Amino acid sequence: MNVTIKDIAEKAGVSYSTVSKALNNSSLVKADTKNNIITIAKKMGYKPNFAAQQLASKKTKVIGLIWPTIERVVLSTLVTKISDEIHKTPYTMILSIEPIQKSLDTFKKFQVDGIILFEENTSIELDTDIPFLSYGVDRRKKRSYPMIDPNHEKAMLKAVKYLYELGHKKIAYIGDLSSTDPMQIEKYNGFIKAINFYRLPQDHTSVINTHGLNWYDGFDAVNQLLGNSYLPTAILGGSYDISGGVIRGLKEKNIHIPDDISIVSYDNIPQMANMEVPLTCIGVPVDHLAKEIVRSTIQLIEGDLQPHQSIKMIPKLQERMSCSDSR
Amino acid sequence: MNVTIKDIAEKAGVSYSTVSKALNNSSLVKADTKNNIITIAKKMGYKPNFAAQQLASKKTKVIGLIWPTIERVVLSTLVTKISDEIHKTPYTMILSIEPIQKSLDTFKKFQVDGIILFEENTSIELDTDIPFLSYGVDRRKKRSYPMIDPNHEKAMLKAVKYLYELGHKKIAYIGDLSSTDPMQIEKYNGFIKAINFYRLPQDHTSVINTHGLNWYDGFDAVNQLLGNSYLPTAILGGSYDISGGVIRGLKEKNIHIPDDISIVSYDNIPQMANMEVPLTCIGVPVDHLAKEIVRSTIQLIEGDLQPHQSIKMIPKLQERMSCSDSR
DNA sequence: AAAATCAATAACAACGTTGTTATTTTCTAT
DNA sequence: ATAGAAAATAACAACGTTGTTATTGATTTT
Repeated sequence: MNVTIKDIAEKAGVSYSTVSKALNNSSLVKADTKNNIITIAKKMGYKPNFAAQQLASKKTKVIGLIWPTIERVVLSTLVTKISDEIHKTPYTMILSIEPIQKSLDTFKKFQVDGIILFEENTSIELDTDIPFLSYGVDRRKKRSYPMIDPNHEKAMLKAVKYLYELGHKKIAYIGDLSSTDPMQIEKYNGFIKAINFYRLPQDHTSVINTHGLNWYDGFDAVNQLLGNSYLPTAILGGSYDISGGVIRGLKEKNIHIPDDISIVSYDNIPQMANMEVPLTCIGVPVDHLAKEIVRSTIQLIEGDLQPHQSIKMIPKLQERMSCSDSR
Repeated sequence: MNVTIKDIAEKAGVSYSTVSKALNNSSLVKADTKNNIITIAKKMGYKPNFAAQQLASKKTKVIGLIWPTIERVVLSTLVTKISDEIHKTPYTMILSIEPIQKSLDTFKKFQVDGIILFEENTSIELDTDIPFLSYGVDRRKKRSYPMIDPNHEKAMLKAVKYLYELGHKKIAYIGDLSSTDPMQIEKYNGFIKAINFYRLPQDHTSVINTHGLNWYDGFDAVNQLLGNSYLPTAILGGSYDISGGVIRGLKEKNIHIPDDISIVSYDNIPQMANMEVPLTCIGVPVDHLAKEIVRSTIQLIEGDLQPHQSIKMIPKLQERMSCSDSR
């Protein structure tokens, strides 16, 4: 049987309520006794009974993360970072990979204090009174929950600006336009807006639809791109994996980066530095994203964040060696 | 506030202990009253308080899955299937992606009834009295926990047998030999054993080390393979992703499957059917694997499985259109 | 030196279940 | 009809905490 506060109380010669207070560092108990109790507790290997705490306090210090589409890997780096980040706080994270409604049931059962939702397609209204926060594209409908938005539009603007200022006029976008995933749509829209903003000639702007976010989708896209009558001087890749395929495809055709063509990729993750060609990339650094998501969730739980508040993150361009001056 | 059994008791005009029994379908309460109570409970939207149940019964009906390396995607299909499978039972699954020791702490806190461990490298002794089961290569050291082993050796034997009987004598293995992952090592060992078993000439047997399990590792491997003085008539791909890269690499070189070369891939997952060339594959079907893992875990929890018992699964060859007769 | 104040600790009632024991009701056999 | 057994229900003590209220003992105030 496990050690309980009553066992500690006996050993310390105090009442168990005093032990409870001592272990919760209450100011109601004298420093001496407090230390004594804590020492004894440690010595006895005391581990609080979570169920009992939960029953008495109605709090769990647990955050649930709903990630219904685990097989879509793009987000695994972010999820891992969020997990790390949460475990720096007094909170614990549990992950559910079931469909949203089922995940919700699970988390209701566990009485988690807060929920992070990786919303893929629908912007459902979650039927729950557990505070929750969503990561995704803020479509600014009337919402009753906060969102963290990686601000794809701004990202694309910065990327195009960067290329534009290097003198590039013929820029291609390679990304997935076929999906209903708001993130992908938003990237594309952002690209088009940026092209217009910098008054780049439409007929020199090509867009390749990869119909997917995988490595080989990017690879295939290169062939399509080369089928066109002219070559762009720069490519904007829609995701880490797509860009990976693209650089491999270019290598296959003996097109050299950055001498023959420049490339910027969406997704600001450290892995970008370890690619065959370390890629200049754009996007909110994944660490920032994770930190902000966790910070906001905890704020939300603790009542310091308005539920309708929504945060657009600031994308950063991380320069590497994949772009050259085109003038 | 939530509905409790006391609320139901009041409404039904019985004592709350009767309600508890009724809701647990005890034979100690008359069918009439039972039905009445259940109806009322439903009407009132009763949801049992998990913490209270846990505190009183010491059981959670929760299974924890430890998957420390989420970013290695090979297993995500299996994890998803396991989740589905568990949710067909009265159990719930939660997933932890932290390092093993931290995951264990979390699961101890939650008092899960059982743990499934996706062991990657080390075969650690988990310091816990929670029953747990491991998925991986059974090295048959003295173990105190059961293992589910996908039996790579047998799989490779079956794959080579299949190719051998089609008349293939020159078979190449393309897989990751650089990692310390026992699964990869076991695949390679199995391949070599099979080659010896069928007395295939060593000097016609090539092995390409991909140094990784990704799509592009397989792609690269094709170039290496073609660098060799001769071409094999059949390839055994070490994983889904590797094989994906291989078939793309072959296509690039205008080598046709199955006319010019045959290919069998490890990993028996449904996705194999949707590849550019639907691949004949070998391995324990992922559904079987998931079912068995869940079945065994629950058996273990409920005391019907000996802790040292270990299960070698039966790999199946799934024939598709990627191999041709070579005689 | 008695009264009032304060600090420290103890006592105890929650929290919402389960499971055991005690009591009441209903049925059976005479 | 009535004792005795069986079935149905009620009562109540756990489970291990937290948080509120009560008690004690020491310190200050008058």
